Amino acid sequence: MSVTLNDVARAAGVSASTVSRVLSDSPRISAETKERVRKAIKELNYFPNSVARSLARNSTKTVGLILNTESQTLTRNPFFIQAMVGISIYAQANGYDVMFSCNKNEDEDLNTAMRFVSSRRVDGIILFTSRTDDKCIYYLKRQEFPFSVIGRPDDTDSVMWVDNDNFQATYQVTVYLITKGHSKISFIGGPPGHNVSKDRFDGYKRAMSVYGFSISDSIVFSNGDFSEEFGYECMRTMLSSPDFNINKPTAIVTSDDMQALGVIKVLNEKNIPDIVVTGFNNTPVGMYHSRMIASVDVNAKDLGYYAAKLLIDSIKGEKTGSHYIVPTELVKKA
Amino acid sequence: MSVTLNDVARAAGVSASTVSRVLSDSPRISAETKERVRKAIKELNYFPNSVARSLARNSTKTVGLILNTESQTLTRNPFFIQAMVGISIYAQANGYDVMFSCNKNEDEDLNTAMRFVSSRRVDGIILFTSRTDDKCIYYLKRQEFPFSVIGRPDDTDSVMWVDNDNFQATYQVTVYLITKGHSKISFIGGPPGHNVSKDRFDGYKRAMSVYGFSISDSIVFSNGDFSEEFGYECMRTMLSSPDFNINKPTAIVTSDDMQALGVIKVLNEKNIPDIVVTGFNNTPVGMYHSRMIASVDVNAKDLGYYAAKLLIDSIKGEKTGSHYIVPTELVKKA
DNA sequence: AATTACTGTGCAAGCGTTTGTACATTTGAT
DNA sequence: ATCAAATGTACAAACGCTTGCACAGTAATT
Repeated sequence: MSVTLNDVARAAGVSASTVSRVLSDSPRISAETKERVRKAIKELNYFPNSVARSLARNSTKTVGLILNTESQTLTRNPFFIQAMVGISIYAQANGYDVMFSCNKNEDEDLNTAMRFVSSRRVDGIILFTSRTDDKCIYYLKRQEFPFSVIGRPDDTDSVMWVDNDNFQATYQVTVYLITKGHSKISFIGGPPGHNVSKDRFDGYKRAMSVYGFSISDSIVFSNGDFSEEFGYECMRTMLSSPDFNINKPTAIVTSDDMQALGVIKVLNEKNIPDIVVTGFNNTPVGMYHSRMIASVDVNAKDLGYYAAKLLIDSIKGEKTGSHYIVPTELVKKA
Repeated sequence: MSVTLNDVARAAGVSASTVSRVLSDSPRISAETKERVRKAIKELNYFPNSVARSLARNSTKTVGLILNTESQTLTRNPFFIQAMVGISIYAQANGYDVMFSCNKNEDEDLNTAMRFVSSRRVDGIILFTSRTDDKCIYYLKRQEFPFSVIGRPDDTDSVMWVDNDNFQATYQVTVYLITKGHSKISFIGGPPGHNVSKDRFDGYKRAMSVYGFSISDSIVFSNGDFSEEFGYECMRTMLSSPDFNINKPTAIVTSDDMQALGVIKVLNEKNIPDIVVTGFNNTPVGMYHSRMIASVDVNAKDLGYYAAKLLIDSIKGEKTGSHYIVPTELVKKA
């Protein structure tokens, strides 16, 4: 059907192995032969069959991405698609393709990982997760299969990973609010069991403590998720608290722009003017609300890019490091 | 290194071909033999090597996705990732994997398509585009390579595609506004050269004409893009028009929630209260603004799902149709 | 009892590459 | 002139699977 190595070999009057070596630019082939073979390749419009190549080389030149649709955040938060773009860019520049799979829960994540590994469908895997006790990480480590993680894993030593410095991000946000004169600052965190949640919480607590401000439990919500619903719910809870007037915050540090929008919705509904909010991810819409005075841009594309770089470099045998910290940027409203 | 068909064959005391036939559940193998072979497969924890399988079958069981990062819409509009989820779901349910590639412009799109086709890396391609005169479509048609398109192509007959009824979507939105008492209605459209833009524009024009309202050119913007910047710009242009007071709209039909946000930004800045806006894509944030009174949900996940279905079914030889129209849903603000 | 028709399994040839090794041929040194 | 080394190419065996065909063995038909 389509043109193969042998067709080229015949056309150029050499053997298949010679053509193969021309393709890999082997020094053992003379300049004239290379010339002749390349001409034949052009003329016949030959492209190597990647499947046959993968079989012979025992490498698919493909990385697999395991995504999770359990929470709505995959489709609502631009974080993921941005990271995917970053991954694709590094992969493509290095001759790799990217495969993805959307899974409904952790067990399906694991199944996909096992399928990828067992059927040798990919050379490495990128995980979009940082659960504590992540089953996929555990499995991949046991299999000694190459992988990298977006999000800091439990064991930061034996795993390649990229992440923001989430501690420093909320620390910085909180300090920013403090320098703006706020002292009653509320915090809304992310899902429990994720390191990102812990770090962001810790950064907030640290800033408050460094500046000598106390934190009242009634305005801190450390176990939720990144949804706007959770933001909404937290704000309503705060309002309905009996000691709200005593503890009323003037600013709220949230862990996601969606959360922040949920908070803002309540504030608008209840006509409460004097509370400002900060978010994460610097989504285009977040900054449209005048209450949202800052958002942390996590540079998702870079996170993806470096996750791909760690993985692919390591597959290639060019160990370039075991993790990257991608700087966040505090985007303040003009 | 890892366990192969031959290992299983040896363990079960049969030949490799028998094991292969057991895997495909061939009727030519007796029940007892199947039993024995399956036991060996379990015991050895054997998984078929997908690359070898692809080579022998001449099919990769993979579909390729060509994405374009030229405009920011890929990362800003949840449309794409939602469609990708839909694709992944149908693919996975049918034993296919999905590969994606992010490209910077139309030529890169084409390069990727050519690479996918020539190297036999995928069995089919899904295009996220509906440019008029699309180079990829032209190429894939000439190659007679299986593909489907999300977005209506020029030639609706010889190409498999899925799309919303964009004409009816804006028609419905416009009629909705009319029934709410609006008659001066402005329109902001999408990028030129895309069928989606034309259809949405036509739907708007039709509704206006059916209800006997005239359209003044100064409040219609049919050549732009889906960005919030463009929405912002259009609204400013309208405001600075000398005859704004005559033509001042009371409602604006936009082609994207981002555009709508751009419009709203201007309206808020200029403190213009009496103009409402409609959008597209029903993004979570869009509906937070009280001016945004409706948005068209395009059901992106279904678009992806059916694009994958068309493609994969056709690859399998089960021709199920040549296109799908996925219904939109007009989401009105409570 | 001999022929025919199944049934279940194995053999071996692919699928299109890569790569270790062998084999000519040329070159340079003796 | 002879031999060793260097150079350029071809051969053939992988890689792990699928599948057409052949071939036993058994069952059914005359």
